[in-house]
Amino acid sequence: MRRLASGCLDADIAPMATSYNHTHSNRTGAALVAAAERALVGSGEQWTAMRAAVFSALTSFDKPASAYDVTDAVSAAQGRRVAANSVYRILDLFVANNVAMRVESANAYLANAHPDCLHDCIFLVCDACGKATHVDDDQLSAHIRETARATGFRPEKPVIEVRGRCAGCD
Amino acid sequence: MRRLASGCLDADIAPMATSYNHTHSNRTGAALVAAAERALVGSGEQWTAMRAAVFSALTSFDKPASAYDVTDAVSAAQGRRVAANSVYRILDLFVANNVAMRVESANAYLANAHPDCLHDCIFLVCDACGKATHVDDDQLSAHIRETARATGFRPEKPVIEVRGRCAGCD
DNA sequence: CCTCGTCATGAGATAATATATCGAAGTGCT
DNA sequence: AGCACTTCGATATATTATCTCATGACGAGG
Repeated sequence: MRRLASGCLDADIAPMATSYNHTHSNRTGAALVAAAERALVGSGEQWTAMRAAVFSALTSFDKPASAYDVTDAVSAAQGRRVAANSVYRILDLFVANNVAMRVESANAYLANAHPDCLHDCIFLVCDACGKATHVDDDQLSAHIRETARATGFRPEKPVIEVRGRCAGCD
Repeated sequence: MRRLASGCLDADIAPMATSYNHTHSNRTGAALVAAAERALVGSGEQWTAMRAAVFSALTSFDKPASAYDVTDAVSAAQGRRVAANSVYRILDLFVANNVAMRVESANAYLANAHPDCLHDCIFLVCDACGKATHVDDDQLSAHIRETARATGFRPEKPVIEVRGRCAGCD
């Protein structure tokens, strides 16, 4: 079982961190794919053509994409119809390895630009445009885990999402 | 638009409140139904036989129930097949009026024992037995809303759920 | 080289969750 | 009763997710 990262070091990009929060400069394109590949291979998983295609499709969206959106995108890119269940399998694998994240309240997936960096992440999901921004606040998530433990519950995976309106749609 | 309740007063049952958290004594059966009816009627909605049946079915589960679980329960109780879309409509109405709550990460619904009492609620969802416990922590939810606002986001409805193991299943 | 085991994917079906449309029936009001 | 409005049913369909079994790719060990 992997542990929560206490800090968030990034070999190639300097993070802007405060004591509780931080944001990352965004990786794009090739660097992002390379990071994902490293993360999967580092966990003993294969980086196959299909997985690369799914990840690449995922990064092509500017908002959380449903598994079927991804399926369509991969199908288009490959010039053949790929099976939804294959895409689901791969998305599940990505989520398990922190290469992608699932937005529960939207039944949708996002590529994770920082697979090496483990957080209980917070999504701000705009009900107007559908975009989601990803925020980390380790103090907040620690508080949530603590609140859960206080009732005798053993927290495994907090789901913290805020529905509302983003700055652009407000 | 209704506002968050600052306190949580309860005419017939004394709440056990701390400064930030509180739990409620549980209403059961008739008192619970009566509270739900009062809440809906108070919002100018009708309390029909069908709505009573759906609410009653909802309270018959000891864990969050899917819309189809509820449909089956209502169908059994009525001795006829009720349509899923009717149940969805009513569940949506209940959620909109705080008479029921939806657990997003489980695609399931729970009766709310305290419709008069508005919180950003937190669910601790057990991955083993499926039961969910409902916790309120107004300080925590205020923090989440504040974190969202700090990025220019206008929070409408936080979704705070923790997946893990409950005390009994740990 | 061959065979076996393992893993990844495909094919197809099906399950589970959710919504759309439209008409009939019920309810409240005058 | 007549009207406006809401609720519900019937039916279809859309969307999201999983199951099962077959096939193919690939390395380990003979």
